[in-house]
Amino acid sequence: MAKSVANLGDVAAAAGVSKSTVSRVLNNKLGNGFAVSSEVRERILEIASQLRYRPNLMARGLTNQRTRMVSVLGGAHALSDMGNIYQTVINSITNVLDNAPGGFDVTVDMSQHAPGTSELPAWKIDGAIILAKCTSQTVEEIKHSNAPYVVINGPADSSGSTVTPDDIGGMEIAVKHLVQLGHTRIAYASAPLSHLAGHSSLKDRHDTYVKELNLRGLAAIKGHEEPFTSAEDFLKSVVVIQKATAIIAYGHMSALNIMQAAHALGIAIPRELSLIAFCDEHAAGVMSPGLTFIDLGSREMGRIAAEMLLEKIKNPEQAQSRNVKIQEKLVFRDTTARPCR
Amino acid sequence: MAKSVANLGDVAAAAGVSKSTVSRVLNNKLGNGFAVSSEVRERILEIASQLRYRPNLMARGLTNQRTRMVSVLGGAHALSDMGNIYQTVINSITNVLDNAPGGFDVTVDMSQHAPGTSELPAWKIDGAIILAKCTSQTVEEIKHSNAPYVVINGPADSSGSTVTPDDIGGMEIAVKHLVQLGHTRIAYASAPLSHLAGHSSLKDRHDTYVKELNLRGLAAIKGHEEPFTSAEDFLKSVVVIQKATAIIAYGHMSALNIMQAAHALGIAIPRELSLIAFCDEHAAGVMSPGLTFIDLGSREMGRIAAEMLLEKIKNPEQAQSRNVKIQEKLVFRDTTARPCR
DNA sequence: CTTATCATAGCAAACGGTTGCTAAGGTAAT
DNA sequence: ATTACCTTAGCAACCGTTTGCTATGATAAG
Repeated sequence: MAKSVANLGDVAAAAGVSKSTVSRVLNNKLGNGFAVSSEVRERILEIASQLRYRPNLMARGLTNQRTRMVSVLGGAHALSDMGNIYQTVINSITNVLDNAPGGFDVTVDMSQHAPGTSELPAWKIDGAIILAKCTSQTVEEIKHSNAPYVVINGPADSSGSTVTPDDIGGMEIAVKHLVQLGHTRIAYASAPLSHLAGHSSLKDRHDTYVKELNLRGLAAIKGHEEPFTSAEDFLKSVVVIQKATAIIAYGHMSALNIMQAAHALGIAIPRELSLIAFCDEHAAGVMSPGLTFIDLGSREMGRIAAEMLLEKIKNPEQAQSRNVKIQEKLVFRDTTARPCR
Repeated sequence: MAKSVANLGDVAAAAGVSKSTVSRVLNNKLGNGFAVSSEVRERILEIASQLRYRPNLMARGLTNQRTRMVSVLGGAHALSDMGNIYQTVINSITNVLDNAPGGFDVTVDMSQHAPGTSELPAWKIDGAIILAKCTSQTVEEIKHSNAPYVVINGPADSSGSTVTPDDIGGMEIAVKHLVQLGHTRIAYASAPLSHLAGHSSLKDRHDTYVKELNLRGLAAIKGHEEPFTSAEDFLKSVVVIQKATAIIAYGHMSALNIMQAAHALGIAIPRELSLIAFCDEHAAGVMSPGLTFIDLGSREMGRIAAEMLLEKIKNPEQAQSRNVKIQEKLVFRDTTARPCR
């Protein structure tokens, strides 16, 4: 058998002291009736690094019941549409947690779990951040394991906090922007089928679109009620036939498709058609011409979720669950303009 | 304090048997001088699920020295350019490992580690898959921890296996494709600065581009030796001034930028300019017109890496380290065509 | 009736750390 | 010389499982 890994006992033996002394030195657990001579201390440190000692966290976790392990559930969402907000969210979460005092180990669960099986890692975790949604079974399991959790862009019951973008406010801003530019025929390109089916953002954005147009006495353009399929067909119906001058797209993928189809059909953006979509700067950044978009604030969502989780981990008793709404913001760039006469 | 989690002892007490009996029943460790009456067995199973018993894997790992935990290192790469191959790779890895007998817990490490700190999770892992690269320090640590590892698209020493796309072969195919179409003025758009600086794919693709053109007596188009910055400037220099009729792009992001810049400059693709890029179907799928690309085989890379790792985990002594090259393939779609006169 | 065998189940050690408590030796104060 | 206290460090229990070995009673075989 190859060389095996050094453990506390090995270090202790090599240094000629007891395991407890090594443990206390390495963890700097002085005081409280304990002290070491600096000579012994140096020796232990020296030998430990020489032996490449790394504490076995399983053993450690066994006694102190904490793993410093935080799990991001639902990371598979980040691998679906390219450039979706979960990539930014994960980035942001790890940023915060990496720099948190104490040092957490952030692991992202990328598995697409078979229905019925547990989504929770088999490991004991100190906390979880859930992306978009997980089964109610999983929520039950997390609650039962006593780990605090935060849901990003999805629902939770009273035991968990949530961070959600304000899709209603975002759509209001989008409509207002287009109306102020002078548009009266505004279409909505919804999400493709199966895209997080049943997610609140689908309903919120759609319903608000209808409501805001109504409020202003404008007619909704037909097509908003169906899932988005062919961009070319959509443009033919909405722009060519129904004479829409602006489109609000559910997400950046719809927007990308629409831009490409518009190009193919010879529809100039933004001269003949204004386009605006819900996404974040990461996705919008690669579109050309520069996409006018409703920024979902994904970076902020990740940051706030991570901070709320840290708070809950720090004092599990006090920290309350909160439901935070992230305000969506208009980023006005090159795909929206006044309608041409 | 809230309800705490049930452990083996709780189950044993509730069932009126000993811990060892519960353990053996739950793990189906019958035989070998042990058996239970089906009555006791049923009771234990019943109570365990009632109490929502989940074995504490730290305790378990402590005794049997295996964690069934596999770590993907360098997941942060997947969050850089949208649509990069590592997203597909991770997807593919988790797919294989999820369905592996025994059930592994795949965790993806998304942290961007400060230089000098360990990239290895503090946890004892059964194996690791490294994306693109990690510090030599990390490799040392993995080796020293006795865990098998596989590097995808990066170097390893004799202790680790590698899975690498054959960039030289890929570039040969790309050049050959364009030449066969009739192109003689073929440009190369390299990677933007800092994009995995020093990675072998940079050198391999570039050098092979030069070599293949030389071989055919064709002149390289100026611009191939510099990092890619502005697509518009690049097109002006390469297409407008140097009269290139085809471009081979290092990656899908360069290609996307070029397509957009071409559109802005009124250069028709593929009529006036053929474009081909290195990427995978995931990224190419969203481009329009359909991008002709050199498929890096990211799905296969992930699959093979995961399978090789499983093999090494299963029998650590026998399984040898291997270096597998993945053949790159041409996918001929709508952005390449014969040059116009 | 004794002995072997089988079915059933528990004891206790081990895994690698952490930590409350105790112990040994030295020094200072009384 | 006794007491008190500080410094330095070790003992041993404990965390929750797994597992080799042992124990008990019953049944079958001789």
